[in-house]
Amino acid sequence: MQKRNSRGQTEAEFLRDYDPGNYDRPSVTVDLLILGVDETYENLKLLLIKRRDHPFLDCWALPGGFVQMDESGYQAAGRELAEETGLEGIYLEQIYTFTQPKRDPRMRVIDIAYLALIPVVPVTAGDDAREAAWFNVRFEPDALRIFSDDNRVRMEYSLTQKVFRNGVVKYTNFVPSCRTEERLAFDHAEILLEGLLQLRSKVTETDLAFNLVPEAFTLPDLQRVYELILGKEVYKANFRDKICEKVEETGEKGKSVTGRKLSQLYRYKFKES
Amino acid sequence: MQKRNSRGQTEAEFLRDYDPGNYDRPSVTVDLLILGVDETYENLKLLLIKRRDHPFLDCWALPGGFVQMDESGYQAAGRELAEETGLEGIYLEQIYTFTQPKRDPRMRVIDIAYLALIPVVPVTAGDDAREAAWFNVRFEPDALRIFSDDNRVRMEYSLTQKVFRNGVVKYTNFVPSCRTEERLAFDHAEILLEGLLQLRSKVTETDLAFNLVPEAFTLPDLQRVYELILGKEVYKANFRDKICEKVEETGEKGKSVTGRKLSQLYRYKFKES
DNA sequence: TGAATAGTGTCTATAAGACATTATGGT
DNA sequence: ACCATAATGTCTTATAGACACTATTCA
Repeated sequence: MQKRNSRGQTEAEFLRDYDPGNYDRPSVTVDLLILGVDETYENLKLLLIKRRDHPFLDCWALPGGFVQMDESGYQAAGRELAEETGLEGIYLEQIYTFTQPKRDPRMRVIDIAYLALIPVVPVTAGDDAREAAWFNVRFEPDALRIFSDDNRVRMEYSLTQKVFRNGVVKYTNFVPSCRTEERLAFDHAEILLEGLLQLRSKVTETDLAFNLVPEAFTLPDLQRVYELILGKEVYKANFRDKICEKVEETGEKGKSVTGRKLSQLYRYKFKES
Repeated sequence: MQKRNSRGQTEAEFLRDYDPGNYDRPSVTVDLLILGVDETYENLKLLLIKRRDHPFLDCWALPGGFVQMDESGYQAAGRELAEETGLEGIYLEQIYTFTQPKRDPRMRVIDIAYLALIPVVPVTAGDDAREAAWFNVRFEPDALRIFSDDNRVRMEYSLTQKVFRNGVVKYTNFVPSCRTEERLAFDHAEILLEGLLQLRSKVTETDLAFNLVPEAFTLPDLQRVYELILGKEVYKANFRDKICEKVEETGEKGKSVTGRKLSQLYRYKFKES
């Protein structure tokens, strides 16, 4: 009943004798786009680490690491995130896989990028042994800015629209080019851009924004999170109309961070579609 | 002026002495979701190949292959597509990267899935040395069907909605489970499902559908392509209102495949947004 | 009590959805 | 001449966007 291949092997025999060969294989890494919102709800925050060796010595880079042989990419991303922040059970999503052969000058590295959204950030990192720090991110129509609170580190990319072809169709895409001396390591600016674009396009049609606020939140604060991600003002009345089906009142009142009046507290409510 | 690392090396020295180490590395492959439309515009078509060895001996599978050390994933996908179909300059897009450690019982394989859309299919494959054949695909609300024209090969997956958690939020997703004896190899049903979902969500907001029709086409035919992808009827008047900005008349008239009257021929026109 | 902001009501513009009618080509 | 279908017109409904107003709370 067991199927046999052209050499007469069963599957068990085949697997027992299987030799994966001694080919060159690329290294596979995950990189993490760890985004949050600061306590004042004024900035989108990005966690970067400072490289201590070549290549891109002293450059800021996305945290990441190798995918181990017994873990999925998602698990690897979760492990790296926990190592970096101590947080678990965090929103994680695969963004894109970056495969350019020369993206790392040391060796061939294929990099799976993940987006992590962590709740309102205690911006205490930065005095880590392995230097890590939270940066502010501004994604504006024609520029992408990454800068520290004191503005001592500033990276700025201009975004130009370029037309690409794919098959018979064309489309326009942003291309980042650095115009400051400091820059992100490797192709990490492209990863950041891709992540921010996906975040923007998904925030209105999914519930992902709730990962950026505490369990109980006010609607003005939640609205502010949407505005930070979308990069534009949101109309209060329209926002409340649409968000009401995803939240429920806690019954309590609390102070908004963005305002100075008491406001109704809400919690996230999953709505089966 | 050159930066030196903690061992006093310049970047050139560092790279010269760099040893990537002898760690286990996963194999990296690309798999291709090659979709087209048949000459009668009645079916969405998927190109599959028949496996001739374990594992999944005699199962139908997505075509694919290893990513070489000097090519990007996109290039690897293009190369495999050309090998399989002889076509070049085809629409190709990265869908998702599948990383489950046990997805291939032979060894650790990380698989980057690509979607290819090829113009109206000459369904002459199938008598290839390496057995390849075009299958019909039906993506219906609660089932995913893959079957040959003569219905001698039939694979059917029921789609159940399942709730997943990610961070603090929840969402529902389709999960395919096979209910026929024949099934796709590996996790290829999941890849197909993911590809079809992305195709559906992108077809109305991008120009991708034009990859599935010839250079000159009638609007009834183009509309039929949208209906095949969306899996539902489209209103003619509304369709024409929206599509008109993306096309221009050729001045010629031609017969639609889907009708039997002469109809105005159009060609794709890129519209800068 | 006044300024600021929480919360609500309503109007408009645009897009999605549905159907009816006219025009044209094939047999 | 008639049928099928190409092509267009118009109506309804839903959603996005914008602004104005009332209510509440803090100083």
